Amino acid sequence: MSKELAKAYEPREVEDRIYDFWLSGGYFHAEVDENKRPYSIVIPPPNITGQLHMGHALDETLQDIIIRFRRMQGYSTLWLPGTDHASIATEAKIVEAMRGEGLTKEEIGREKFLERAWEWKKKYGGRIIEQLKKLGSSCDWERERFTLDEGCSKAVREVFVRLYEKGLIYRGERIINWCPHCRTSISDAEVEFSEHDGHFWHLRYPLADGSGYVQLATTRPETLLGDTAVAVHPEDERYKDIIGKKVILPLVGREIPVVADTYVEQDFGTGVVKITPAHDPNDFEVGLRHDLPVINVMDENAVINENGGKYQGMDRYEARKAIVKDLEEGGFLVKVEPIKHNVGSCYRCSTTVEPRISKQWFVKMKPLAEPAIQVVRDGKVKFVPDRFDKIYYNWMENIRDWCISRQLWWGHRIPAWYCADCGETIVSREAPGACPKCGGIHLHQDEDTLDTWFSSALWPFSTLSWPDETPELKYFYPTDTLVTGYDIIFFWVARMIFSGVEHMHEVPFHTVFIHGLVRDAQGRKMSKSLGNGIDPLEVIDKYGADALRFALATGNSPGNDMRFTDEKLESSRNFANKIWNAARFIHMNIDGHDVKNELPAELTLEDRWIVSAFNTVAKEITENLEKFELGIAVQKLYDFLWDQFCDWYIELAKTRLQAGDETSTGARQVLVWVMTNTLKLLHPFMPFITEEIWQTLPHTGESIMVSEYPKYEESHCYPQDEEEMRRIMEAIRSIRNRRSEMNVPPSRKARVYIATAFAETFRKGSAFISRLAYASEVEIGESFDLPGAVTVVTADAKIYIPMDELVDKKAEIARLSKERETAAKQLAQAEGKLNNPGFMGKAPANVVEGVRAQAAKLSEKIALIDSSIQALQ
RNA sequence: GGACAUUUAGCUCAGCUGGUAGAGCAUGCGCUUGACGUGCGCAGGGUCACAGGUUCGAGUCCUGUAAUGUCCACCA
Repeated sequence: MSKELAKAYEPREVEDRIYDFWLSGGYFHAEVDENKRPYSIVIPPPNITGQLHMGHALDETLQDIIIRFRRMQGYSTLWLPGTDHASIATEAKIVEAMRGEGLTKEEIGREKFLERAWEWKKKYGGRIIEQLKKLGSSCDWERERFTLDEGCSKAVREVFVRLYEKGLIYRGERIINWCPHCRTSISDAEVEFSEHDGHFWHLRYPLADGSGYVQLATTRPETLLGDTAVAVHPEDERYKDIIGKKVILPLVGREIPVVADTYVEQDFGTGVVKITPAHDPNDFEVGLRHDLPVINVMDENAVINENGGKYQGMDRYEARKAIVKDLEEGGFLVKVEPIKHNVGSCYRCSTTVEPRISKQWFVKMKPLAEPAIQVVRDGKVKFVPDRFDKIYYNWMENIRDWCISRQLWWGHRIPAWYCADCGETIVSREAPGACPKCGGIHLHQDEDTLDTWFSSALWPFSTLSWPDETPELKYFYPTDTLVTGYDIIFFWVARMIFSGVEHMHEVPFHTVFIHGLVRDAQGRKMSKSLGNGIDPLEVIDKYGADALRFALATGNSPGNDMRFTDEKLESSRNFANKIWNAARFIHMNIDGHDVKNELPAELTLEDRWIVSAFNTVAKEITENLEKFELGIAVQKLYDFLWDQFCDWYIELAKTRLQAGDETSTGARQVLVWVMTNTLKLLHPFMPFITEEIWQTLPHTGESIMVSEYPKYEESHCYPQDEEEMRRIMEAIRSIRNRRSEMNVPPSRKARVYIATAFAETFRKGSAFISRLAYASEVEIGESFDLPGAVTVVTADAKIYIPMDELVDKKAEIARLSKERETAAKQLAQAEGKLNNPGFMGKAPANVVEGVRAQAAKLSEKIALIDSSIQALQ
């Protein structure tokens, strides 16, 4: 880079080249290094079917910021990448693609289907990985994993067998959530509830002894086919004498009992409930308590089966219509009410879920949940922000057994075999040759696969080669931080915690850094159906990856959603350009000189000021990053670089640089030193531009990404100089302000007289006042007699600018009077405090001192203003 | 039904453990200032949702209210 280069930063010319440079340098690769402390993050593995969206971009950006920061701090950092096979989502896509060819998965069979799936993985699995690289993600690509690879599969089988042997995995007929479209069971977490308009059908069931009817209501009349009881509350006086009697199920004619169960609410509806154990989770429980028969009336397509009599073959909604019609004709329908009620649907395809009895595999959750709750209570796992603790506890404490079997082919096949000869179930890490019970060889493996989340739950250790005890596993586990959105706390985070505690006897990570959703400019969720999604790749192409990352980090507050706007992107792009131009300026001034990247022995006032300011910002940003306050860190970097360094220090330095004498050497060194160190602070956020510039400036080391993150240095604190610069800067600002008010262009220079008690300070600053406050000459003294000059009063000085012809005396007096008024108001406030015995007695000394100093300055200022007004009059 | 979050300048949001309200964008005025107009300088604009309370002092802590949003539960 040199001064001939483009005026504006061109990310497209830089990013791919820099990324290749990092890859070839091997900087992303992590090794076990006993001389360093480990720091590890496992990526939330994106689906192989996925395309990079803003949610990923945010998640990856946050992780990369953290991992780059820790790497520069000297940790041996591992960011372990990979992808998820996403059984249900991927299988759905493949099935859909096959439909285009007129094929179903049953037609081609399991083996051929899986061949297609692996081809799919080969074709698309790498796509999202390439997209992650565009963001600048510093993952250790040599350790990339896939949830269905050999190692992860081994871990899955190991866990399954262990849990089975411990009695924590069992198979049984239970009521589960069934998706008739995906034709598989899904877990409770995979059901989404939303409010629908429905109907409430009030029905009469005749008593078998002919003594009358019971009246009840239902939202799902078709389930009547599977009713095996009606229930009332045991203490309900209205129904005391029918408990134990029978009713005749309308249309079906079956006699079913009236049972008493406290599950029934007396004041809801009529206080009578129909019980369908096969198609309602609560009814299932009632059925268990009263030993009721379970009649499943629907098949896997939610079509009425052979138990449905004349309704067999109808789908559940057709059957509903037919049954309502028949009920009405039979005189069983009393009335129909409209009702709003919540209906569960499949989180993948949105089809209404059908609760259905089915034989499935389950994980017994209570014994796993308890220790998983404890590790959070003990602070071994911390949520950031910590309010997510509650959500986690609430879920874990009320958790039900986890249905883990899926009627899908793409996934980890359940390692259970059934003996055709004796019926034995064999759960084993490897396919058994013969039945251990009867010696039979007619074994058949369970057809089902495991919930995708079963394998993701093991991700923090399965990716580190567990169950093998490798040095990597020992060194990098537990991982340090997990970065993810609040939307998958239940699906993933909670399950990783209990899995880690159970199998590793150690939490999977110490911190869970939760972020929110990226919303569009109107605050709406980005979604395919709304078409309001913003493609991160297009953004990168237009603005650059650094601008995208910076925009995503700006205003980021843990756990909160954020809006993504073009303004934010433009502002970030402009910031990158600002950095670029600061670098260009430095080059214009150092090229051709031999400039060392170190602070000179002799520092000037402004040097000490910027060094001190840098020192403060380095300290604060490190603290912010350690506390995951990335948005705050971004803000401080932006302010420091733009406002302090560019708008002030560079402008101040020009005085020496343009003098061209030996004093300019010091300025060059300070410019280079502050700039390169600021680039380091900024590098985790904007990796590309910082590397590109850092390489062209004097530096030691191969890459900024493996340089040392700046640390707070006691020796770089110059509070005295900061105070002096503050005085000078205030004077400059005040003069500019006055000139601007009077519309004096910068080209119109004027003499400036400064009457001050800090003559020494202002003497040091007089060149700056000339340059930045457009003074032709600066005179400093104790007082001046310049009636009629424009007067500017700061806390430390009274400044005269003789521009008589520009002064409107009346306006000037009015302005000064107004200024006096506000000063007097502030003074009164301060004095109020000082006269308040409560304040004086209880406020800390430094606060009291501050107020006292302020009061003194104010009364001085008022005196100065008064004398100015007098002079004008 | 329960829980949580948000409410601060026209817009988007900062404001950590309480000490006289900030930024970006937008607006207005001025500027060919030898890095940058994707820029520079200056300005205007806020009873910090509302009502109480704690405190010498509250945007910040406590209680309640309202609006908005999210999650959990699922009474058929």
